[in-house]
Amino acid sequence: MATTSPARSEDASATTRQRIVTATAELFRRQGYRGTALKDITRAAEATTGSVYHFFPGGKAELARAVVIETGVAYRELFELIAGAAGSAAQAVADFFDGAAEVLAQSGYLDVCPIGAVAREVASTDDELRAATAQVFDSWTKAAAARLRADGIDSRTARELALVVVALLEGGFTLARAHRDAAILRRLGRQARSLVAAATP
Amino acid sequence: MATTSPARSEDASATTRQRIVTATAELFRRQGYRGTALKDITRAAEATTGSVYHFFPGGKAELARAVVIETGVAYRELFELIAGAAGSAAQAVADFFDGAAEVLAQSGYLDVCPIGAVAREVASTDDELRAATAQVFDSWTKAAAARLRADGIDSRTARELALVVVALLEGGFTLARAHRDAAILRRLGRQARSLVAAATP
DNA sequence: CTCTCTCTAGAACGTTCACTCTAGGGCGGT
DNA sequence: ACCGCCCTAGAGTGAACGTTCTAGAGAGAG
Repeated sequence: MATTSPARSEDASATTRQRIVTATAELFRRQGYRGTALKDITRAAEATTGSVYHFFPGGKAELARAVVIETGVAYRELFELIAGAAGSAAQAVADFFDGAAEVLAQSGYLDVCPIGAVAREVASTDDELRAATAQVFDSWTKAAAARLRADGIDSRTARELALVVVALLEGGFTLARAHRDAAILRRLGRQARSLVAAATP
Repeated sequence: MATTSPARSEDASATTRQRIVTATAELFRRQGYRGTALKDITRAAEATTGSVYHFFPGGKAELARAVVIETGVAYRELFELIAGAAGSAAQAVADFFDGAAEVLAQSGYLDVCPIGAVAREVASTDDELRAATAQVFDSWTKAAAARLRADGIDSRTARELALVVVALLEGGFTLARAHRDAAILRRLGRQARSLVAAATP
């Protein structure tokens, strides 16, 4: 089964820029945007302050934007991979929730989604970063809606249902992490599955 | 119609402790736990450092715990108020989402829920605070399940559906705030409503 | 070899942070 | 009047923050 984490572990052979982005994404999952110091990032990525500011002249905010956008794309691709392999849209949704639950438990209850973690923190204080998170959520919703339409669900229903799925996912991350209980994500996945199944003609 | 915000505005006649908690809750809604400095709190509450540490000797972490617990109780009571007034569980859920949407828009897209805002930030770094958020979410889920059972929904279904409702709410806050669009909460509310209606005998 | 350009290195800077500590205001009891 | 106690007041402290800046390593071109 495919894992629901696109994050690669630190790889000394990766480019410095890639190591910085990957390490930052993982730190955001643990302690969010403001909880992550640049020093944490340079230590985890085995990079220096100079390198960070070379690749991201705008500093921490620009780096965060890159993390949000690149992680967002990776998750969408992962969903499309799972969606393509699943026999139905309902099964695709269930698979994705189960994969997320597994990642959550295996990582010791780090946040599964660095984008959602950042989104609430900065929505009122960094408008560019807020817009980046919104764009990512929108791309996910559109990808999910496309998979629902592929099963014959009408366009309008697909759009509303896709929004529900993404909201359930993000809300599920909040609840599962607070309770330190991955089963919550699996329970929500089952509900999402039957919701989609009921709408499938 | 009842508003979905239990937060009172600053009132010079309120006790110092109450002013501190209220101001902190509002600051958490804007900028989260780590984004809120003690200086912000003393300024907003018109209190001094000495007062804060008098009432909350454990500092910022203890104050945050009080905010989470007290705000959590207030929201649960608000839900029960709305749930009691509504003609059905489905209507109660719809009313609550609509109220939340209104608060979101009227506040200029501050977060509606300081608890959810804090939960993701601190889940991996402050276990007491994490446990407090989990307890609040649990009390909400139980309150929602009780209202569903009151409409004749069987116990197990009520429990699962209540979890879905709370997850949709928290996920909805994340999405609506990122998009700066209260309509998202209303759309999710309509979906939640028909979900509950479909389960009602 | 030398020149050039990209990237690395990390000390230094000024700001802001949570928190501590000493001092004093003001009210209720006697 | 006086005392005791609860609360307010805010300057001070050391640590940690994001960012800047100067210096140099290393590879490729000529």
